[in-house]
Amino acid sequence: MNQVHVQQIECLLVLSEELHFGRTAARLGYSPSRASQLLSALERRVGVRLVERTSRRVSLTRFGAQFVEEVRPAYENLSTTFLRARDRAMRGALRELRLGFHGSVYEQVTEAFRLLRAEHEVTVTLSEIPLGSPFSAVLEGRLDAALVELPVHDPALTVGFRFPPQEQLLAVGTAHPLASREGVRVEELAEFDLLRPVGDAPDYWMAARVPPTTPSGRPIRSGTGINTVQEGLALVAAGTHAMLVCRPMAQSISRTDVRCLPISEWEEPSQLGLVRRTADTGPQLTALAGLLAEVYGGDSPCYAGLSPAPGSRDIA
Amino acid sequence: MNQVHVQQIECLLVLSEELHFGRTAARLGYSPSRASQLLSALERRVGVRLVERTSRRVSLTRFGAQFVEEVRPAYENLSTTFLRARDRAMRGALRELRLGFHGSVYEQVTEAFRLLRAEHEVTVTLSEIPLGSPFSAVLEGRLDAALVELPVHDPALTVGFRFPPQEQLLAVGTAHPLASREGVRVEELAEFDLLRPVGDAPDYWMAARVPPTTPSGRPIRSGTGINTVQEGLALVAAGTHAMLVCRPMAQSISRTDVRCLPISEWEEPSQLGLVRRTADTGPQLTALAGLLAEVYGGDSPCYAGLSPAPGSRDIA
DNA sequence: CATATCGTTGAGCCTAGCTCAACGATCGCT
DNA sequence: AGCGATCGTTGAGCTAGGCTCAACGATATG
Repeated sequence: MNQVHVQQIECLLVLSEELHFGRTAARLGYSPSRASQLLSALERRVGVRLVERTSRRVSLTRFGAQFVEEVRPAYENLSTTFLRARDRAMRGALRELRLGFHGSVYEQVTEAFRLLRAEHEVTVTLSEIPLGSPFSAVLEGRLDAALVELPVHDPALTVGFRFPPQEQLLAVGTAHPLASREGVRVEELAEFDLLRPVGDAPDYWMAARVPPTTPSGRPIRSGTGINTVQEGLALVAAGTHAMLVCRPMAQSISRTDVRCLPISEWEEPSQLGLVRRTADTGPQLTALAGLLAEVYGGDSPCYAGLSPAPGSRDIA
Repeated sequence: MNQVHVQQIECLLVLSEELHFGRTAARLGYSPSRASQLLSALERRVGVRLVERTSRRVSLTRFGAQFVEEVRPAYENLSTTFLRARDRAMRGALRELRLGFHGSVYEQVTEAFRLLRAEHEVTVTLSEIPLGSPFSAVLEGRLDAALVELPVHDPALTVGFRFPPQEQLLAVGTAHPLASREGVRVEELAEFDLLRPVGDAPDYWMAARVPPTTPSGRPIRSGTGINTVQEGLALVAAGTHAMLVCRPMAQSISRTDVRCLPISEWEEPSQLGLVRRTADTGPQLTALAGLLAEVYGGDSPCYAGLSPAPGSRDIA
């Protein structure tokens, strides 16, 4: 009763363009009398005459013109908002995509987010997830996808995009026995205690983060657990711990008390992936995967993706 | 059918706050079943579930939350726009006030406009009106009021505010015989040709602009008509014409080829007024009159209003 | 397991949305 | 000046949608 009647407003807006009740009614799909009734009802509710009409000429009142001027943008705003939402609903799309990540988000990825926002009207919210629980937030529905290390062997989860594989380095503190070396052989890993993510990740994933043995079978110790990369780096810098990190991560470390050494004779790169629920077939994640492929140059993931700046501080 | 249903949106917005169909219905003033029907109708129209509900718990769907986030501001915008307009309509107020003026608008007046906008949500549009037709635009309804010289003797017109009366000066060009003088006696006016506004102003108004005779009865010539003050000043500067101007006007003249002389032995000040239609009893003009009175210091119009800067160039 | 709360559904009433036909006002034409 | 055409309005009347009520099913609490 006392609320805004969209129909009446529509009628007024069309009438303000047509200045003719017959055409207005035709455009809106009902009889001229209805247009007349709608408008007089609106005028009754507003309290003043909005349209001056004789049987020959229709014109807006001074107040009516100002009213139209005010109401039109507000109406169109609501209307398009509604239609846009309905459109998204029909496409099964969401306006906001919740993504999780480990450590840091690379520039190519934020570029893809920017494109996604521009081309698909999707905004991305980011939240860091515990290093040792890469999948639970996605599985529980708190996130739509996670940018985490592969592999994933879970029928409920699917990898939407595979990032270029990256060499793994060994991060050690400047006080560490290895700190003065230029590199380390993979068999030497058995002599140190590697930091290990803690969380509810499946065993195969944990084993991929910190191998239980060297290629020749010597056991690798990993007594200390960490929850985040920064936590790990703090331990590395402070004591005698060592930690495996991928090359882009090593490049992004800006502390002077940590060095990253290449590991020779080891061919097990780490690879990030965009992990989503298999059941979630929304188009935005597909779009994001496509944009990531685009950003990483061609749609075939390759090693060339993250070109490391020559002479950067990753090996010294 | 295919349009936005405000009722449904209202229901969703309230429900998103209450998360309870019973309370929602109570707040909106209908039965719980109606709330349920409205919401399912909205969901049918949008195409997806907006609210997840069991008989014990009501919560917004992910999409529903985003939808609410988008729609609420749009709805509130339309709603308040409508209510504001209705409020103005009931007060008989207009959002825009069309004013006319002669020559220039003084700072005190624009200050009053600023206050009017801030306190009464009324914007002012200004347009200059021909010097000789001060009333016709108002009488014809093209303007709401005019800031023009008094007097007005027309039952259809009313003076909403009287500005402080101002001394009149004689503007002459630097080549004029009087240019080297410090002042002029009123009887000397009979010796020159005064510029005269042309337009449809009533005779009594024209006579007040350019008196037909000096106080002692000697006729004053006024052969040349002008449409605007600037036109008059151009003629004054170029030739041997003279023109009567009020003190604030003289102060605002920035040309070096025109001088303004005080007229001794003459006590006929010019006075500006805010002239409106008597039939137009809208509150904004009353408000404007009040603000003008305020700006001009107290509500009793007095001569002290426009304090001329000492040593300003009005008399040389 | 009993009970209370709460959202949904379907039947039914009633208002409003809408159309149709008749009317009155205005303008152009002769 | 009179005629006809155009156009907005009004009131009668039909129908669909708005709304309520009562019954039902599901869920949490004791």
